[in-house]
Amino acid sequence: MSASRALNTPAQVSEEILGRVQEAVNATGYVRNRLAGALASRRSRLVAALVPNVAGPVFQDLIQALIAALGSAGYQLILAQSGYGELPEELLDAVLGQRPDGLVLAGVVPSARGRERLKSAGIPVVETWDMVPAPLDMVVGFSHEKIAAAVAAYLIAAGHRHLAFVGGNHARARRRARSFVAAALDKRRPASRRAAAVVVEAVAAPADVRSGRDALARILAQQPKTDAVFCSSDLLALGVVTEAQARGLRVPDDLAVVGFGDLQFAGDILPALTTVRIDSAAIGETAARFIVARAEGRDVAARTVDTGFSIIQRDTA
Amino acid sequence: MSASRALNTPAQVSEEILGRVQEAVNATGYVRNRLAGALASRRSRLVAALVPNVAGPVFQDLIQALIAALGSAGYQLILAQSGYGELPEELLDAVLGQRPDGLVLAGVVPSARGRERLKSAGIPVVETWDMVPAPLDMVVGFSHEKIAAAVAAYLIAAGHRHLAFVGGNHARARRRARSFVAAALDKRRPASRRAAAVVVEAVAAPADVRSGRDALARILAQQPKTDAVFCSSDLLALGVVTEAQARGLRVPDDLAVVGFGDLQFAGDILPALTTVRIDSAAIGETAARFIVARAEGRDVAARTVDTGFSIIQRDTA
DNA sequence: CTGTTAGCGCGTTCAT
DNA sequence: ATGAACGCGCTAACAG
Repeated sequence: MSASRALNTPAQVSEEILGRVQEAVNATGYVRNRLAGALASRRSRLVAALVPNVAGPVFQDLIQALIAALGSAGYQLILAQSGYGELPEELLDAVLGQRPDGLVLAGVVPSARGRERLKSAGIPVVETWDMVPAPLDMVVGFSHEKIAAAVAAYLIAAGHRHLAFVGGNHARARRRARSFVAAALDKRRPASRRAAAVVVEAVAAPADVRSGRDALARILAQQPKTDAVFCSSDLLALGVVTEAQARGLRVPDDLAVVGFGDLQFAGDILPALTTVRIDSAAIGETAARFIVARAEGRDVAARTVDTGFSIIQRDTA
Repeated sequence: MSASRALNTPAQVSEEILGRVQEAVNATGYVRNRLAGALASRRSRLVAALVPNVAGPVFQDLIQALIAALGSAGYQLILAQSGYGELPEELLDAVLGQRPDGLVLAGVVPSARGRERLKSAGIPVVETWDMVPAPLDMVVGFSHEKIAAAVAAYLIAAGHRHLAFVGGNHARARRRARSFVAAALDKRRPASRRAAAVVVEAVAAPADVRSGRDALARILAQQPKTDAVFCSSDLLALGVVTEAQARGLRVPDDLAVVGFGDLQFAGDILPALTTVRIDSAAIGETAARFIVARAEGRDVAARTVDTGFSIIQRDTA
């Protein structure tokens, strides 16, 4: 027991014992078994994150921030990949079986049954990315609806009338598309500040440069007058810009393009991407802080945090 | 005990007990505690991966392949971030403390002491990315030296004589730079097929588009005749191409550029990047297969697997 | 500050 | 095919 204390709460142990324990650790190459510790203390110091796809650039900054913030609090991250559909039951089993002290969902939608299981798991759960309407526990993210409306207003104010939206083909992406369409065509605004038409083009996940190029081709086939495109990822936007250039269209004169994410490259390519910046690092940090606090018995004031967004104006719109 | 068997080896249990267990599981919302299982069986079904930086695009495909391959074998991934320097002791403690059944190092160099600790941990370790000279256990990756030599030969054969290399400023990156320089200036080749000069430019990690742009500016200041650049990442290459265009240089006529990684966007931007493709997915799968096999007591034939590389010729060189 | 006792929830082992 | 006994390595709780 003194050895255990020497490792966990050295302040509660005399110098002499501390020294002997230290010595024994070095002599034997002892590494504490956190599994056993977790079993006894009912705290695993593990936090699980579920993302649709670890390979996409979208969630990287979030994961990075999570790892960093959790690491400095003594927690490790278990990363699980759920795909773009509904959260599979077995994945949930596998993850919950590790008895994580908290869970972060990033752009993952559990089924009704999954939601029940998460609730009864009795651990803090943070949903991020989307500001979901009926949070399970806590939400940290931003409102895709607000973003869609802001971008629509931005493009219309710049004089564009034939808008297009490129996004994924899953439920949430379609909701975003609807917000964009609704905002662009909103009858409550004067006709002079309203879009004439909005084309919606869906691409298969994961969104990449190629799918952006293909999407623009389809958009122009459908509505040749299109003069502005909002893409749900900077990668798509880069694809749209590339395809526009390949067709001899000038960006932004003939076609304005707005991306999403403000990925590292967005400001450094030519033309520099106008895009929507979201604060992934803040989302990750906030989520980590919340989970650690709750895991250690402290309570958390806010259960919903909107980290906001900003439109970064550069060359493409 | 029958319940345990019903969950782990259902074939060894009668229909009747199977049904009762199933029923109880549903009725109570039971989720097996894998921590306790791990403690008793001395197998955690956890594999840890250490990468310098999860946010870089470089290791994503590898991580993705690892998660997928491990997941289908019933293993979970613990992801830890080590930074670009030497592997910190405490991280190793934290990771080893979870008693993973195996470890994957990707572009991470443990200290001499760290190597000792990894060996005495008694679990399979796969080093990936670099083909390290003195493997700890198993290596899956490719030879940066061979790649550097192949790219140098490629550029020289295309008529370029004033080469440049852009890479990180850590030890391994410098080794790669040296291979490139040595191959380009190799005295054993005829003077007509040898570079006249090679400039080496180091950028701080993580490499991105901005650092590529800056690097080209410094290279041209140092050696205005430079007519070909090999970048240790496609992101750097995109930066170099961008900066060249910003300066009115034609790519590849005035300046040839070769990237590294064949990231998703490489073939879809304009000009399409000529780059070195490595098979990250194969690396991840092979590493996972090896670890699972060893963790389950099977032996593995090869301890060193070279997954090779290929130069993908596109527009920039 | 130190030590004793008990038990976390499983799987291993051996017996039936 | 099933069950009893035990222990994995640690920490909680309590006593001193």
